[in-house]
Amino acid sequence: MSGDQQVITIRGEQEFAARAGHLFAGASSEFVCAATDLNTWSRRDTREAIADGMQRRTDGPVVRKLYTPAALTDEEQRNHLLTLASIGARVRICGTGLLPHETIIIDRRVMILAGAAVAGDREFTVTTSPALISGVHALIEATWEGATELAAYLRRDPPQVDAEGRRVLRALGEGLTDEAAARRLGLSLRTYRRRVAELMRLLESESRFQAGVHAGELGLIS
Amino acid sequence: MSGDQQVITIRGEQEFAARAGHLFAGASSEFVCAATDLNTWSRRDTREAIADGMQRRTDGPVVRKLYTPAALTDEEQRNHLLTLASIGARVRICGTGLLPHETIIIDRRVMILAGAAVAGDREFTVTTSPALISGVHALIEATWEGATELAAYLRRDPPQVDAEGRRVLRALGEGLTDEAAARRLGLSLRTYRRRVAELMRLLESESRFQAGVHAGELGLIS
DNA sequence: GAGCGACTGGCAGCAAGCTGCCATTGCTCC
DNA sequence: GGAGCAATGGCAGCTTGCTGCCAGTCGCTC
Repeated sequence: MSGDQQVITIRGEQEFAARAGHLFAGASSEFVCAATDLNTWSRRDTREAIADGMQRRTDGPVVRKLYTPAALTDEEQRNHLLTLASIGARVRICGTGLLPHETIIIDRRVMILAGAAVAGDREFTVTTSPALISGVHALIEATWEGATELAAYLRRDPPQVDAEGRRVLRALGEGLTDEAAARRLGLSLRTYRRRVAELMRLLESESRFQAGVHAGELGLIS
Repeated sequence: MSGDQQVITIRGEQEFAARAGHLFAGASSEFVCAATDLNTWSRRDTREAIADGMQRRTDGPVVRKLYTPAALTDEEQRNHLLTLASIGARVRICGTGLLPHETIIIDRRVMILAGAAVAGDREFTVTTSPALISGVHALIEATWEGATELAAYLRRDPPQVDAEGRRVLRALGEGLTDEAAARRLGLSLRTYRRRVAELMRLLESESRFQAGVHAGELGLIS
């Protein structure tokens, strides 16, 4: 059994920036970051300094950033993410509300975990243990796969579908013909088709197939 | 800055079982495990011993196991997972092919990472660092949310759609009319519609709407 | 080359979906 | 009660989607 000095803990953002800031600039092949939102950096200047460092490099590393929808509630954060995306970073939003406060992996060699704030100061954990890093990297990869591209996520505004609309969607999802569906819902054929047309407008779909895809994406079927 | 003895590395399964085996039996509230498949334990007896330890306890911890589809290719592994599920463990399959070789978190207090085999022996990394554990736990949580319950996963057989089929599905997903889609794909209207009919049979759908839902569910659109 | 089978595409006819128009109904508000 | 409005449903005519039938093409085998 061997206990190696592979995990170091840093208290406070200031000390972190001083001791570990160079790691960010040193990223050469990959910079992966997973967090709930952008509030990790209480001091905006730190954040901007880092962002500046990244965007200046055209031949820089692949930058991937994974956030939860919480990062989109704030106008400023949303714009910041869009800016990041526009300068080449890949930004995705994952459906779940939980993500570590902030996990950063640089070139698969260094991992930084930001903990919760304790008495004003946050704790940063820096590790170079390959086992830990590859494990966490794979987990982020898996979450990344299941997440949605920022642009796609923003495109879909959750259309509000009332109870009847859902019944119509369910009928459609079961593959019923309009006639059968209308009968089941106690509507005339004309009205049923009106409902379908409304839903298609709501789902911004040009065909029923597309509407099916969109409805499924939005979880309106089950 | 402080470097604490929070990560220890163990070489070899035997030593691992001797030194860390008690951790498994000690799980009281939660036992989370994420891995590509069950081949992590080369010695089946180790695996069975652990499984035995778990299943004897009716008031035991919540057991959650997350695997990739690779765990289902082998008949034996599939049965093992079904057994686990039948005795109360929650088993899910996540879509991606990547997952750390094996990550185990016990009661959110101890984390074990199994690394790759080196010269026959595998390396196990055990840590109790709260920052690392909460970070990884949240990542697993996120992946878990996006994964599918074992039973549901087994129910759906993935229909194999060739490249052209995908192009057709993409055209449908864009809301093109048959005429426009056929033109784009360089097919006659008749042939295009034949393709669509085949796909609908494949997707077991009675309407295009339903086909859209199913195609979306199976990730055949993007 | 003849025969075969798989694939393709045109045609035709039917079924399904879409929508404009209008009459009817039920409601509120004056 | 009557005007105004929204929702409904019937009708008609159109577009789109669906499929059986047949003829043509290509590649393969004998």
